[in-house]
Amino acid sequence: MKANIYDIANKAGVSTATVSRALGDKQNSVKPETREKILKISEELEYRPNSLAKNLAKKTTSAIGLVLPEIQGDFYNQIIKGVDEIAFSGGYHLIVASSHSKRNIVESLLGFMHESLVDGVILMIPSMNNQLEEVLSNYKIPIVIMNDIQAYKKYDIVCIDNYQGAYSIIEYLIKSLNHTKIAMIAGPAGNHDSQMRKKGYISALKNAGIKIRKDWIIEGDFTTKGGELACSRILSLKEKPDVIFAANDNMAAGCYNVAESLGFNIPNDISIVGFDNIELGSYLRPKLTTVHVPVSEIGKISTKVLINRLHNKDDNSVEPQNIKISTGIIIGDSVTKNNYLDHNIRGKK
Amino acid sequence: MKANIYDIANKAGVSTATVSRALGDKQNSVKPETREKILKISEELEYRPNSLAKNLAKKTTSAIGLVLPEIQGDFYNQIIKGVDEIAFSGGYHLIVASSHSKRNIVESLLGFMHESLVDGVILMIPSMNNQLEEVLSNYKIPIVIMNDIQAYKKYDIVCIDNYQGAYSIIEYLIKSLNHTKIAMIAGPAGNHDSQMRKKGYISALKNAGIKIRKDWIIEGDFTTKGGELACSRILSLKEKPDVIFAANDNMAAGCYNVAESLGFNIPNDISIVGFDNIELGSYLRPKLTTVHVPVSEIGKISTKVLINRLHNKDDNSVEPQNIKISTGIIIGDSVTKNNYLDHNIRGKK
DNA sequence: CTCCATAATGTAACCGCTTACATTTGTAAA
DNA sequence: TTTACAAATGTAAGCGGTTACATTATGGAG
Repeated sequence: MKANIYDIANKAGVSTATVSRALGDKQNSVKPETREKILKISEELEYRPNSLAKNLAKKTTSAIGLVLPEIQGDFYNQIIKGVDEIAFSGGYHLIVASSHSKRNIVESLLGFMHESLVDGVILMIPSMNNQLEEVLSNYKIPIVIMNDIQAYKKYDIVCIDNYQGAYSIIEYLIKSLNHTKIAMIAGPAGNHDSQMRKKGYISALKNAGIKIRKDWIIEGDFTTKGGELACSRILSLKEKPDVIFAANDNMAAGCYNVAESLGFNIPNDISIVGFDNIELGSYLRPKLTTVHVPVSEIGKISTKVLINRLHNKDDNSVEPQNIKISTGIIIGDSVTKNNYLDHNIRGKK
Repeated sequence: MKANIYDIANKAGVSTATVSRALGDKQNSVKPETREKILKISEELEYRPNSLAKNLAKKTTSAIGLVLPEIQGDFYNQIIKGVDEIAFSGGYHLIVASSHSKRNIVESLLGFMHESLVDGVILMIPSMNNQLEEVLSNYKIPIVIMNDIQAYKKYDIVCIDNYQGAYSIIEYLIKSLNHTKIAMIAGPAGNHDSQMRKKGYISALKNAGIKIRKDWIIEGDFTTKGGELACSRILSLKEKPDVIFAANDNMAAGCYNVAESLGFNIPNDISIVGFDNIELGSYLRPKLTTVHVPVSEIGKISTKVLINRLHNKDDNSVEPQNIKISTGIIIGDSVTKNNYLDHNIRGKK
C-alpha cells in the first residue's frame, strides 16, 4: 500500500504538519535531526507525494496546458519541444492537446482551463473568433498566445515576425535576384499568421514598384495537398510567374510534387520559396530557399513568459507583452538568379 | 470567483451531495426537477468542476502519461497522434513527457507515476535496464510498453514486428531483385527494436545462404547524422555492398545526403533501403524503398490496451498481452533490380 | 387512514496534503 | 532561577469534491 504523510508521521512520532514541512519547506523550519529522521522514514516507506492532494491544497497544479491546432508535423513538434524543455526545467508538467479534426478548439480549451488541470495555457489558434474570445475573456488563468494577433492587446503574445519574414525574402528575390514575377500561395484567409505573411509579400512588391496581380495570389491551407492544388493552378495559368512564394514549407513541398509530376524543373522552369524552414525542407532537392523561423524558440519564449506570469500572479501591473521573434533567410537552390537577359528571354516565351 | 458545489447547493436549497449526484451520477438518483434546477443554477454560476478535487476523492485522474525517448520527428509525432486520438475519445487527458537530452527516462517516469498524476503510462524506452526494471516493478499503475521486448512477460507490450519487417524486406531484395551484397546500418546496440531488425536482416541472409559480413554491419544511432557517418564509412570500404539497409528512414536520409555529396547515384551506384516509412521518406528522391510501419496504429492500440486495463483494474486475471503489429513493404526507386549480368559486371569492378 | 417499501435527499467522513495559528521547547540574558 | 523571545512542533481547518449511511418524503396497498 502506498504510504502517505500520516504513515510517516506515525512512524516518526511527529505530526503531519512537521512531515509536510520537512519534506516541502524551503526555509529551515524543521530541526535538522527531525528532518533527517523523516527523510529516512519516507525513504523506507517509499513515500511518493500525491500531487493531486498537494495541488488541491495549494490551489495550483504545476502543469501547463499547450493547445495546438495540430499535433503532427515538424512545425508543431518543434513548438512542443521548446515548450516542453522550458516547462520541465521550470518544474512544470506539460499537457498537450490538439484541436484536430472533429474537436473544436474552444471545447478543448474549456476542458483545460476550467477543470483546473493547469495553471496556465499556451495557445496557438488558427484564428480568433467571437466564441473563442468570450471563452478567453471569461476565465482568468494566464494565457500566452502564439499567433500574430495584434488586435488583442490584453493577452501576452509571442510570435514570429511574419510580416518582416515575408517582406525580407520577397525583397531578396527582387533586389538580389532581379525577380518581379512572384506569385504567392497564401495560407488560410482566417489565419492571422497567414495574413501577415501576405501583407509582407504585398508590401514588398509595392515598395519595389511591382504591381500586385490578384490571380497570382492563391489561397492554400498550409498542407502539402493544398500546396499541390494551388501550385497546379498556378502552373496552368496562361501567364505564369517565375517564382512561387509558398506561405509555408509544407505547401512548398506540394509545389515540388506538382512540378515534378508536370515535368517542370525547379528552379529553371519555376522557382519555389517557402516559409518556416522545417526539417523537411532540407530534404527537398533542389534545396529549398525559405524563411528561417526559430520555431522551438517560439515555444521556449512563450513558456518563459507564461511561467513568469505564474510566478507573479498577483502582480497585475505587468503589461501584456507582445514579443516578435525575427526571422532569417535560408538560401537554397530552388530559385534562379534572374539577370535581365534571362528575364527578357523568358518574358518573350 | 469560481463557483463550487457549495454555492450551487446553497442557491438551490439542497445539499452538496444532491448537487454532486445531479451533476455526476448516471443512475437517476435525483428527482428530474431537482436535477433540472441544479443544472440551471450551475449554468448561471458558470460552474466548472475542479477535477483535482474530483480525482482526489475518486482516486483516479483520467489522465494517461506518455513517455517517449524523444518528442521530435515524424515517428514520435505519429505515436503521439495515435495515442491522443484514442485517449481523448476515451475521456482521458494526455500528458506527454520526453526523456530527451539531459533527463533520464527513469526520473521522468518516477515523476509521472508516483505523483499520481496519471492513471496509467504508455512507455517507449530505448532499452530496458536494471534500474528501470526496478522502477517499473515497484509501482503498480498499469503500463503499456511500446518496445519489442520479449523478455519482459509481465507487461502489456504493443510493438511492430521488427523482425518480420526486416526479414521480409531483405528477402524481397534477395528473391525479387537478386541482391546478395547487402549491408546494414543498424540502430543503437542497446535498443530492442534495433536488435530485432538486425536479427531479421541476419536470418534473411542466412536462410538465403548468404554469408554475413561483419564489416557490412555498422552501428548507427537512428539519427540522420548517424546515418551519414555510417554511410560514408560503408562507401569508403574497399569492397562495397550494392545495397544499404538502414534500420530507419532517418538514417536512410543520411545515406542520401552522403551519397549525394560523394557523387554516388542512387540507385545506380548504391541502393538504399529504409525502415519506418515516415513522411520524410516520400520527399526523398529517388523515392525511398522502405518498410511500412503503421506508427500511429502503435499509439492507438497501446492506448486501447491501456484503457482496457484501466477499466478492469481489479480484474488481474487478464494475462499481459503481447501484440505485434505487422509491417509492409513500400517499393520506391531507391533500389536497382540486379539481374545476373549486371551483378557480374558490377562484381568485377 | 395507516403502514411500509421505495425514492429522494441530507449528513458527514474522507481523499492526502498545506498552513494559519496555538502551543511547547530551548536558550541566553537578567 | 526567572523572564523573554525565538525555534520547533502540534492542532485542526480547509482545498472541492464523492459516497456510505441515515433520514425524510412519497404514494400505493390494505
